[in-house]
Amino acid sequence: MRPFNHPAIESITVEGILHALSDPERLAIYACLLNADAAQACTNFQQVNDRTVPKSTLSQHFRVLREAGLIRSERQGVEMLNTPRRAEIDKRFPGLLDAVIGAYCRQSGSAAARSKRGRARG
Amino acid sequence: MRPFNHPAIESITVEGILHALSDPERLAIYACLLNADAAQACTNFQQVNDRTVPKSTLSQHFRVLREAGLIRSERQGVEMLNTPRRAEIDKRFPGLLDAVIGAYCRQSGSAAARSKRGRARG
DNA sequence: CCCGTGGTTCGCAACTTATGAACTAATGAC
DNA sequence: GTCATTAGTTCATAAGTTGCGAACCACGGG
Repeated sequence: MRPFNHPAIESITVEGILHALSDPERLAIYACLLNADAAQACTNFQQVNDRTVPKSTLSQHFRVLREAGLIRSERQGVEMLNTPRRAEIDKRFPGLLDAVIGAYCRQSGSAAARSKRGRARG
Repeated sequence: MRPFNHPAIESITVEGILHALSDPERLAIYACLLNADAAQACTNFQQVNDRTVPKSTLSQHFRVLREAGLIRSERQGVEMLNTPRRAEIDKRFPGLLDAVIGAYCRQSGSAAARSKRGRARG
């Protein structure tokens, strides 16, 4: 099954990217991947948004990200290492990833702030 | 049924926006709405991406856009007039709409160019 | 070889989406 | 007022997608 087929850069679509990132877990995972400075194995995401994600589900999430062209996955020993295809996508759709991730950070940043204030008050 | 409930700006989510715009027809419709300089009725979109969209489907598309917070719909006489909630969204998620629509234009621009070249050659 | 770890695939239940048919709402003609 | 027309919503259901446990596959080590 292995050598995954990653889509060629020119067949990556905006709709595909938006769909892949419209799932809260995938968006959280991708934000994390973009933020990381090394490739990440799936295992590192068994916990997402305070929820334990079953591994079959995680595997699907990575498949969707891969097929949307958002990441590149390579087996390294027993693990699957995932890296965002950032430079390629930035070239094809300049500013798209920045804007999406920026919006996501804004949103989750303010949510975190709200619940922090809530705890402090309560 | 009418006075639609549009979500408050602070309850609009990135995921919701991405989901709404991850459908090719909705993305095309929304790009058009942003581009128009007046509110548009649903009827103006019975033809999208070279396909005739059934009106029940169109109605759903507009509902999804509305519930994602992307548009505001108001009945004007016999029509429903739709306007993008651009300023509000730009404030909450600066650059997001620009990036998405920019990417969409890039993509459909180059697709159009390709098929034009194709016709010219053939 | 077998075992453990990390992922994928299968199969099915639960959910979502698309769309024709039936309905509602506003407007205009009479 | 009624009737017709136009614009859009809702309902029902068929088709498609997603989530996830169970079973499976692949690599590395003993």
